[in-house]
Amino acid sequence: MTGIVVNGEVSNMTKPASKGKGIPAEARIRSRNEAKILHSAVQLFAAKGFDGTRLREIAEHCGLPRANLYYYFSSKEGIYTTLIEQLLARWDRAFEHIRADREPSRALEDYICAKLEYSRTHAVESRFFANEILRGGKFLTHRHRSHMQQITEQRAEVVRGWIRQGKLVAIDPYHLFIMLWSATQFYADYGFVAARTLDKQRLTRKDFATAAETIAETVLHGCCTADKPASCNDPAADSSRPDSR
Amino acid sequence: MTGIVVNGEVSNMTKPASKGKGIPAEARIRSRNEAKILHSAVQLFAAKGFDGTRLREIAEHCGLPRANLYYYFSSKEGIYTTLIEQLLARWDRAFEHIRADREPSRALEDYICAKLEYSRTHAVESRFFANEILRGGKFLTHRHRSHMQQITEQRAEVVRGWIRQGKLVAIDPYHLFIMLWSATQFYADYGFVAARTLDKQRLTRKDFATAAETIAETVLHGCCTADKPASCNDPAADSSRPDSR
DNA sequence: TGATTAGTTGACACTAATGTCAACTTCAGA
DNA sequence: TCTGAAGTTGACATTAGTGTCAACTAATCA
Repeated sequence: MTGIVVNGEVSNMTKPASKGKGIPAEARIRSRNEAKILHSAVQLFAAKGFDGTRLREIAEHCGLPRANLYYYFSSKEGIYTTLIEQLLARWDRAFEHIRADREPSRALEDYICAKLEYSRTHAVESRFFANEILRGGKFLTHRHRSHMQQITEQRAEVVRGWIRQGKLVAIDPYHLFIMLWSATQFYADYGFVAARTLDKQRLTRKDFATAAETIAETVLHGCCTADKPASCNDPAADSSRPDSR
Repeated sequence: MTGIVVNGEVSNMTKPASKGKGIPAEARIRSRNEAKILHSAVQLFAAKGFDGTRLREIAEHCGLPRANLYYYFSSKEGIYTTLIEQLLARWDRAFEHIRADREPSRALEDYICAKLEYSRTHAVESRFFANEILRGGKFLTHRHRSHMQQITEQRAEVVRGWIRQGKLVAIDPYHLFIMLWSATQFYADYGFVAARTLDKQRLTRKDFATAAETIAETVLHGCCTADKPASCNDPAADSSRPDSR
């Protein structure tokens, strides 16, 4: 599931939308169908990229006639950019565990667990993003790019603070983020390879738990000056832990 | 550069090929043009995937008329599978540093450096492979898959040996490989994101050196029981170090 | 119930993709 | 320089892609 689908499409059609009429409390046809389309689209874009995906395939996948897609979205690009918007809105969440007021070992561990949980439950969205990156981020606007950069910079400063306090060994924050990001991302993007490596058809919940343990133990022991972390499944962690879903 | 291009195409055309004639020592037209085509193809496939790449684009990119491509390859799929073959032939090399007779810290460090060097110099091939994986490895045969698995298994056994000898902490070899693989792979596949993260247009040689240092220090300190590793650029390493090119 | 808006859909125009072919040029050896 | 093989290429057939449109049905409200 793509979750709550925001109506992000900036349509070029003439639609009064709010003409004073009462909104029928019942499931709006528009939002239901837009969600259907986006849900099908993200899966196909994730596997075959923008150029490789046919509108006919999306239509077949979600059981609507192809022409109907043009009623809801102005073009293939319209569908794609709507998905990009949705995805980028979530970019921040990945980093929300990295806060100055937390112990680095706990914060990094929670980050790893949350990111892995996202890889497990949102593998499709993750692959969609990977595909966009592989093609050089052609659909990412300047706004998207600077947003990503700004968030990263904020969190890098938190890491630098930890280092100044002697809580973390001197490490390049950006390369640390890349290491954590890539390790957790891998289980979604390369899920196929990961499963083959582990000699399985599909990755199980347990595989993700082992992954979390391995990454956390290695990275945290490798760069934290304090004690070892607890397990991700240990509810006795510090402070508030935002839900990854 | 794609390097040495093997004539891997199993063509369905009638071509005697070796009819007793002496092979003209001079640059063979066939191999030159096949190389041209493959070199252009890998770049386009890397960016847009199999379905997203048009044969016309490949033809334009390498300056040959489209019809000429069909003289050298039976189809688009023929070009693609030739590239897959070439790539998989190199799969083994990534692991050649992981040998039982080496110290794990040295071996893992060399692996990291070699893999990053590959990401730096062969980013296109790396992205081509990533694209294939994202689409679920549709073009990987059973032979490819079991080959990958077999090589991985061999090297996992080496890691288990190191753990038995107390040279490495108890760690899941597969997840260790995934961690190393993903961190190094990232700089090729997500080069765009990595560059943005580091606030640059393109990754420099120095960025790769810092990446190597960060990954090596973190991972090796995190899982090796012995001392810290030397730098990748330090020529005073142990034994033979196969060239990554 | 009748008018208005929202949503559906087959058909169409247009462009472009793949793969084939036959006629052509170039090359290599006798 | 002649000949057969290798290599080149414009044109073609076929299929499929995107986006538009007008006519249709369903929903909503006065």
